[in-house]
Amino acid sequence: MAIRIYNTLKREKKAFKPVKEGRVGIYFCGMTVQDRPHLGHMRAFVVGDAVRRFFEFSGYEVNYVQNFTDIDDKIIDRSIREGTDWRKIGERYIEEYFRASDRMNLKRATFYPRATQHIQEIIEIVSLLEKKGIAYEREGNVYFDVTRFQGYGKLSGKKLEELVSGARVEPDPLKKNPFDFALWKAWKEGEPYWYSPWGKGRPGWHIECSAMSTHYLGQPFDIHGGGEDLIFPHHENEIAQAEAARDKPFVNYWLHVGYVKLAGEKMSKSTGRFTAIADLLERYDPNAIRLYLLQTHYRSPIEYSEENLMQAQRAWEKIEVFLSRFESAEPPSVEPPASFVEAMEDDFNTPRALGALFEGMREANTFLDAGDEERARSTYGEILVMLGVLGFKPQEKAETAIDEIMEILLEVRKKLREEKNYAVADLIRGRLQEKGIILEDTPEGTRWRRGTR
RNA sequence: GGCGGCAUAGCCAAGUGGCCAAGGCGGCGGUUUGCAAAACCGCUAUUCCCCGGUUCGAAUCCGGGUGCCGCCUCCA
Repeated sequence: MAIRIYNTLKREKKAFKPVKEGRVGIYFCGMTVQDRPHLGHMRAFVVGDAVRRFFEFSGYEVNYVQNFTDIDDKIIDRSIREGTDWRKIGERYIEEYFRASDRMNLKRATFYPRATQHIQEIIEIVSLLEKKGIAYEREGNVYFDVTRFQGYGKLSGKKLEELVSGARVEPDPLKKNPFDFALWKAWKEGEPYWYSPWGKGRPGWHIECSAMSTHYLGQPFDIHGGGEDLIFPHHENEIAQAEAARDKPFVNYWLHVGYVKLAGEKMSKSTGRFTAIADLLERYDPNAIRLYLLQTHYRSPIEYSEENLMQAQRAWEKIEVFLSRFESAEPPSVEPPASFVEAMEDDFNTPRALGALFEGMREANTFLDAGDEERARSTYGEILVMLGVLGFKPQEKAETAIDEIMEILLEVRKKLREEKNYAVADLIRGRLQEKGIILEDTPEGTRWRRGTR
């Protein structure tokens, strides 16, 4: 069976066909680096990561491109407000992004292009649009004439007339039509600039993605992803720019990730209502956060709440406990169960895939309890593959002083238990639990782990 | 005002015409244990927001209603 993807443009789920057999080009809209990365960003990127890993698992060679838009109005605003160089603002949040990305075990993209490093490609596509009479220059600004692109609105399902009637945009006297958007913005005192055929200036918002995605992946390319909030105007405008400039389709599959909501409303940078991923990582295991994000299908909204995160944290601990039972076992090379693969092939249905994973755990435990080590190990191998495809990475236990101390403590406690001094043995266990260390007495001896209970 | 989405157990969440409505968290009972923990077994939605309709049969399709959310402005 083939991978089926829901395409926002067609509003249907369809079997994936790559532009080039055996390869897939994915452009995932990254951040405009004007503020800290939050849980909403992370949701989109975790989904992108799982999609990418599943393609790789399915035998595709994946070219994964994720941009940083490092020049725009908000970055300039912030730079002026803080009195910091605009480049430093971008660097700050890009660094924070990579720290979070690594802790979340997001596989590194093939390329991380930045708008400011592709000014040349941007100028080329704007020039092309101007030559064709689709873009026009006004006082050093270049605008895209939306009436010159037939398909305008096809992604977001909007019609130009409807947009105009419900317009909330400030009428700009330089624009022919209020929905024309800036491809190039003329320089203003105190702002960064690059030289262009239209004088000093800088790129508008949407153009960098049209320029960079096709630069790295060709046109058309396979999959363009991002948060749902990018559908309009960002992705709509990307389509207009790329297709009008080159008279060929831009993207074959549009994949959009649902919102993370905060107290019933959308989490958003612009309102300041967001939960920074770095703050969350201080309180939760990155795998628990990933589990929390993947237990809902990517197109449905997720409600942010500490309780839901706690549930995911517990579920993740269940997985860790499971893995610790097999620590010494050499995992065999196996295929994951069909139910898992089918779930993922069906528009990346990670909740169903996780169902298969948990069922596998139960089976493996049952085999192990029954003494059927061979089947237990084989099922354990399947679990490892599934965890890997979904991008989970159990924390490696670093050998530290605490291990040595625990060893001594467990030895002493063993003596106490042999002497049936349960009161003191239980005291040790109870006090350790208060500090987040759980003891488990098994017939083979006592294990310890970090956990909430 | 225009367009779109969602409503499934205490909580999270799959399921889009037909075996007992996946799975996770929580709870209850049991096996096991010195007691716990972990693990396993059983129970925890006779019913899928409400009202009609189509059908032999619907959570799933159609019509109406209610509630919540999103986009139309910067946003993953």
